[in-house]
Amino acid sequence: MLNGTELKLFADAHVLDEMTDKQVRILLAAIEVFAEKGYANASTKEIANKADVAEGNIFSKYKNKRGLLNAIINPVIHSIFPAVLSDFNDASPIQSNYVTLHSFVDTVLRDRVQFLKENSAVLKIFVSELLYNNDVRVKLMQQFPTSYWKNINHNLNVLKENHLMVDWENTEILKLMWSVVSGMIVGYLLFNQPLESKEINHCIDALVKALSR
Amino acid sequence: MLNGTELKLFADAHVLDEMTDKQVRILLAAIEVFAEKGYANASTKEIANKADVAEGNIFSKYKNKRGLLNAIINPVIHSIFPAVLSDFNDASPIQSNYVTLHSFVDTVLRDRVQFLKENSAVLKIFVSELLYNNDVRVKLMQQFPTSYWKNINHNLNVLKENHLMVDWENTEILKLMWSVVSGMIVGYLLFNQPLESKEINHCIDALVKALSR
DNA sequence: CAATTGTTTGAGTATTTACTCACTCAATTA
DNA sequence: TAATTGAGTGAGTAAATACTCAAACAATTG
Repeated sequence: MLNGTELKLFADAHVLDEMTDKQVRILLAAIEVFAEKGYANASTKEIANKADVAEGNIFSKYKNKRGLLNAIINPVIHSIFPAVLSDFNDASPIQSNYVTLHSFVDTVLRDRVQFLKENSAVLKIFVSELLYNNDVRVKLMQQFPTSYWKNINHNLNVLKENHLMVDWENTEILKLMWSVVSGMIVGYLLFNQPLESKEINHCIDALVKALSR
Repeated sequence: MLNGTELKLFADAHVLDEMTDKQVRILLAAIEVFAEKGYANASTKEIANKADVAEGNIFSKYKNKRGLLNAIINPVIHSIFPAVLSDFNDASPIQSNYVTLHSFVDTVLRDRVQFLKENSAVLKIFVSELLYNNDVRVKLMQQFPTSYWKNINHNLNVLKENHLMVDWENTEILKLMWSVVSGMIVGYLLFNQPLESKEINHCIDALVKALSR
């Protein structure tokens, strides 16, 4: 049930460092149960059972049930915005000044579709929390500009200056791109619609046309 | 807190017929509390308090807490897909054969943005349920083709035949439109971003360009 | 081995919560 | 007025659940 690559997110965030076997199992079981029934309907007892661990062990690592949830959500907040955009900076083979609209859209879209597909369980937990937890929303908003804003801002501005792109606010452009990615992922995850490369290509073409000047 | 027009959805679905004052108050209070803290974290006691009603009264109208939830969600399932599309059928002043891509996108987008804005509380409850309740997803999928599929299918086919639109599957086209609407609504409802007509116009233009041939 | 440190256990507890049911009250009808 | 009906009440109950804590256990160190 749980996507195998899902652990990578936590390994990268060094969440697993100095964790015992049982503690890692608790984390994985929590992801699985939270994603299946939702945080509020998931009992710590069920998580402990699935992890093959005593219930009390959960609370020796985490202050409470919410602490366990935060351990799952925090890495998502810090990686939901694409790090791949650094590929467009000066050190990269693709020079930012010469980036085309198509290569920009193509890179970002594929990268995020891949990321969301690979982390679907934690994503579901995250989205659910986003709906009702204002703290998570605020944290996400704070993460947005610090993570990649300068870089992406620069790229968009260059494209606009070269008249290769519509003259919208950058936030509008990014929101449209996020919408398209989200739409595909929702269809895939919730409605079992296949995520074929044909559709991804269609969406990339659509976005390029939509954002072209 | 609760959008005043929200009741219209239930009046239209004749949910309120033969309901007493107190029962209507229960429904409204439930919408408010469910939307604020989520179904699982909402206690029937709090709903009863907010409705200024004895707790037991909830269970004389509804079999259980989930029955109350269903009474809220069902009307959404039956109205989430745009009824406005009947404006495009033969009886309408806008003849379906002469509809332009722009008028199509414009009408559908504005109508759904309006609908979602006006029903934001129930929408939130509905989306949350969509995440974890497969029954609701199935019901929604069943509703999709029966409600307006023929009509919209015809319109899209005509546009495609006249080479006014890309030759994608109709489901792809509609998914893209839904994605754009959803993105705007999410920004508006969760992140307090204003929903200015400038942005709506941008999105309409973007979609028209994206879907043009 | 002895001592120490940190991990794991799981029975026990306090609290919350959905739901019941015997009853009251108000309105309508005979 | 008396009888009937159905909405409304709210104290009470059984079950679920997050969290505690004292004890057991394992691993490492002196």
